[in-house]
Amino acid sequence: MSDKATLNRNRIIDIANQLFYFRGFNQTSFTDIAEQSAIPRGNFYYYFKSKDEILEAVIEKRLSDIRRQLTGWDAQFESPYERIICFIEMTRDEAEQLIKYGCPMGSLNMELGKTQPELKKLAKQMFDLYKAWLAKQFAQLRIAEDPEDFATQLLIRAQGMAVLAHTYGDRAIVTQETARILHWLEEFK
Amino acid sequence: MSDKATLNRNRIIDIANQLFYFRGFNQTSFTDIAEQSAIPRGNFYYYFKSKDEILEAVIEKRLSDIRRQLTGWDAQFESPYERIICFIEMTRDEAEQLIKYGCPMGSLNMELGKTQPELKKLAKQMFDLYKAWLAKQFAQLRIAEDPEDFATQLLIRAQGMAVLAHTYGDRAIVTQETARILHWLEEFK
DNA sequence: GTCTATAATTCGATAGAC
DNA sequence: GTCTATCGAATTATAGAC
Repeated sequence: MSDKATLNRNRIIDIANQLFYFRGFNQTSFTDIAEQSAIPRGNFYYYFKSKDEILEAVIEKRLSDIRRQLTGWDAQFESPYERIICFIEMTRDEAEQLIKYGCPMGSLNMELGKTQPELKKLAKQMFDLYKAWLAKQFAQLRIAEDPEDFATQLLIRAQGMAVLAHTYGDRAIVTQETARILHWLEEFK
Repeated sequence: MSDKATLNRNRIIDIANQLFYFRGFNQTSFTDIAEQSAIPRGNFYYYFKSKDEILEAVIEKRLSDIRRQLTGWDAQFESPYERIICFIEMTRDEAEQLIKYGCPMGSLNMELGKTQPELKKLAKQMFDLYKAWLAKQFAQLRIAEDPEDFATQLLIRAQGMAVLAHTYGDRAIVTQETARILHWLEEFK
């Protein structure tokens, strides 16, 4: 594939990545992606076999972004406690988008889980990455209980926060719940 | 409207209520509702002006169901603590469906919030009912802090539980998180 | 009130010129 | 590789017979 072609392919993935988050997968049409990317609808089938294949590429991109993010946090901080804080601060930094569109992982899994189980399996992998990484950090903390369970607890609170913040369009829900989570984590400092 | 007509109208609402939960609003077609209700597609426009109006009727039905449920719990139990337990036990009783389709309130609000803000306003009312009722119960408990904040905390945990249980298709997430919530509430017994 | 037929539009996907 | 034109299926919604 030529440089230009690779560029176009990545452009489609980037625009689709945004629109699948903002509008949802099923509510995003080829026309939507074509308009924002300035690439004609018909050309999509030179780069991808189907709409599902675009989503697969989008999820792969998200997975690689998450891996890079987690590796970055590992490099930036030595203590598992500080690393977990990174995760909480991420949700606080993304508050504006969480309120507008919910969590990109959570909303995609909910949408796909209803009618597209095969695609949901791929979307679930995003959760797997965060969960495994969080469990690893909790394992390194001196706590007797199951580290995987702590990871699940943290994900539950982050996802619940996203749903309520989006439903009520209320930033206070994000600030209050992140503060509560940070307070809960302090006992492991 | 005749008895037969009212019966048909309610039948459409009931089937649509189920399908909007199982498949999502936008992924449910008139054909889907027609097949399951044995009412021809064209007749829908005798009872409703549009698909949006069917959703409005579905949400109104859900709101009235919730009101009846909350009134029932109020009548059944005198202590606010026991009433709050009813809410937790409801989510545990609905575990099977939570795993398959997520929370009916949460998933609908997430879907509509992306592209149909006007309809989301209606769906949000379901949260309002539970939140106000929970806040009222917490207010009657002897706790110094803000009762509305406690209601939000409980909704956050229930919604997060639903998202993760659905994503992982795991019943243990429901049993473990409901147990944790019950343990958290015990200090208010 | 009930039903069939169909309009009008949009969707994902394809064909073929250049 | 790039683009236009268009297909067939599905969608919501309407018209009109009975």
